[in-house]
Amino acid sequence: MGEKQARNTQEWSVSLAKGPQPENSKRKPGAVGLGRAKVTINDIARLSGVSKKTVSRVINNSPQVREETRKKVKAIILEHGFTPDPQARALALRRSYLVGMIYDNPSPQYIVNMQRGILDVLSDTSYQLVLRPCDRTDYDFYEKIETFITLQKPYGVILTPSVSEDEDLANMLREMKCDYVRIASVELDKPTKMVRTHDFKGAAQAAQHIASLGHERIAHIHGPNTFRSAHQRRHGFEHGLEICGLKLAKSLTLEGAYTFDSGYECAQKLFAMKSPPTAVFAGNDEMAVGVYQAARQVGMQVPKDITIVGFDDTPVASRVWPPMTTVRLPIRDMGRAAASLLLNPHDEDRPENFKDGEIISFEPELIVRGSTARISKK
Amino acid sequence: MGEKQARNTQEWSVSLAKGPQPENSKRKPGAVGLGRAKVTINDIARLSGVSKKTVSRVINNSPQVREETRKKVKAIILEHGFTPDPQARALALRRSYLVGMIYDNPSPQYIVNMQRGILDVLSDTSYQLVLRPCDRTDYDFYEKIETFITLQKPYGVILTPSVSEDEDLANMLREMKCDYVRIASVELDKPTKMVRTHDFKGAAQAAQHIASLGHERIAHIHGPNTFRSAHQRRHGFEHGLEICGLKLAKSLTLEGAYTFDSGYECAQKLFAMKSPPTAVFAGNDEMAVGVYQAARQVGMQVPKDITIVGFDDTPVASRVWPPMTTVRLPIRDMGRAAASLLLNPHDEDRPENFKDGEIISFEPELIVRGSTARISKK
DNA sequence: CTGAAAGCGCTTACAG
DNA sequence: CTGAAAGCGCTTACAG
Repeated sequence: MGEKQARNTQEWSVSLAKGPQPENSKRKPGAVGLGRAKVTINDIARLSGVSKKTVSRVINNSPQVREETRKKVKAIILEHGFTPDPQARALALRRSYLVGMIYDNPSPQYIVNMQRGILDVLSDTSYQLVLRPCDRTDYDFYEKIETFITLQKPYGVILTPSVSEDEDLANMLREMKCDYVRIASVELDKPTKMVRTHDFKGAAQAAQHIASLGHERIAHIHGPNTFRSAHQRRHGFEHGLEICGLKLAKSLTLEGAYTFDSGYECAQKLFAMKSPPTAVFAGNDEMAVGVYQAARQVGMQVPKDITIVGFDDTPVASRVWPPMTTVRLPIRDMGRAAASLLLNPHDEDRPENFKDGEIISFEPELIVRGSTARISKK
Repeated sequence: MGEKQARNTQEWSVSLAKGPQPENSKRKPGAVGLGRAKVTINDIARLSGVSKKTVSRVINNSPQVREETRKKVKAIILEHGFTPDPQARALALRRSYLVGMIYDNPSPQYIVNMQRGILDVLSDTSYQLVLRPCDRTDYDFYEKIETFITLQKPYGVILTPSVSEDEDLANMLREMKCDYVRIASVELDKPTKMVRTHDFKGAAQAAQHIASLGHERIAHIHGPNTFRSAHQRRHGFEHGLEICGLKLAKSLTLEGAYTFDSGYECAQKLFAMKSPPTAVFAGNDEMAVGVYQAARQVGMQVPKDITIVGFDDTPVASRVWPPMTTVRLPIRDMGRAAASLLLNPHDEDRPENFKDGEIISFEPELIVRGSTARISKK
């Protein structure tokens, strides 16, 4: 049996001067000695007067090292700016320092924000973010991911909706012993393996807001049925309406694809009806912008003739005119949370605000802007 | 001296059945044997009755292998679905299979499109795309990238504007023997190391279009002076105006930051002038959308009161109302070109449409939509 | 054209 | 608490 070692979650960034620097100290390329890269565990071992294995123990924070030894080795490591070679570690550990982001969300804004959040955590570490877009309808969808995992042996992967909701995939990852964190709108895994958003609540807020403005003919364009978030948002919306004594009409509930074009097309159908809705809640901002477009094309003014609410609060929401009322999801924060969960699966390493054994979750917030107004009397 | 070997540009995707598949053949996870991953070069050597080294030669397309031997080994490789372990190769070669995308462009749409283009080429290969956002104003900007390169030893990196224009960085990469491809609006490297866009021409087209509509008080919000593209677009715009007998007024030329907010702020200044411009050419779409916003805030209608032209043709251009006239840059195609240049630096491997010794370049195209109109007589 | 040996920079068992 | 040996899966010299 091997000895017990603390999981290596500590980061070995190259020991560079940190913290604020005088203005004029901006380093020029080449200022750092080229020799630095060559320092290996052997050098450190020799210089510290210990074996490679002991250096390895220090690197990996093994408790099995005398405090004195540890200090000595750490000092040498710092002095020489040694960083273990990720490729060598990967080969020996059969696990690389890559963190995969597996996504199939069609909204570019969602993707970019998520990447930013993950990168916030990975930057200045040895971990690298690698991108893995995918398509659940591909015949070799599982195979491609399986190949990626077996070949690259990523440290872990982060899954965003809707691919995060695929139980077959989660099972496959588990079987392959690949760590993962799923981001989803429903509780579908243990707290150490997921970050949750309460889409249901957010949509309910949207409903209550719309209802409070006096609307009654209210439409909903939801996301694809293959997305749990689409269901959560729809049910939350229905729930919110019910509280206000309203009901979501079947004829005014259309399925979109979370894309601009689908939002546009669904809205065209809605506006062509004999008695069109006076308010539309779209399942995400992309589709909501499509609704704006369709409204303009038929001469309807937002919000005078039509009230529109989106979901996500991606940048586009505040760039359209009038600025869109939407439900904010802190996507970047979610990415950050997912990444730190992946790197620090143990409670003690977790940020303080996350309680033991509870799923890290984010509450959406209704952002009221200019696309919603009291229904105009006709 | 080592023997000569063809550079390994061929890809070793796991040998799965390719091509169209019957509808019902969608593989379930786990359908692929778990044993597959364990096949190593030793197994292949043993099964082929040759040495590891010969298998290695076959993998690396060395010409120093008898045709018969090569066929035999290739057959075994195919049969067992062997793919060389990227981590092991990385360790031996001191070069990983990671392709870094180094970017500081503030436009999310630009980033996502670029990523897509690069991924188009990398998918189904052993190469992985890793993200490296950066900030040229960081005091340790070079250091961070240097650390990334020495630690991860990427196969190569792709640089987008403006970081692509940093000569110190390019020199550093060269010294570090790190392959790179730069995407830029000016010719700043040899043909094998860059992909070029003719922003100058695109901006000139925009100018001629605006001039042809009778505008004379024309403003330009250009990108940051630290971006070569900003200069190219500005000079191209000036050039186009000159051809039409017009001149760009200094007082109507403002510097933005390629962001929505900066476009908005610059436009506010323009519209507050005693005699505001009747047309604005923004250096990119993000800023142009800011101009839309500012126009609306002061009650100006697009295009009746103000003509607006953007640059890039990112999705947002067709999502605003009215749809924006803009200069299209095929960003995804550029990403694709950059990636294949990096993986196939030799002419013979290059796509046919790229001639020998010439820089791969893309011509922008003016997309006329609804944000430009003939000047209204007052 | 082919192979046996040594090495890339780490870690895992095993022993003390 | 510490270390010598073997190994992760490849490739580079070198030799034939």
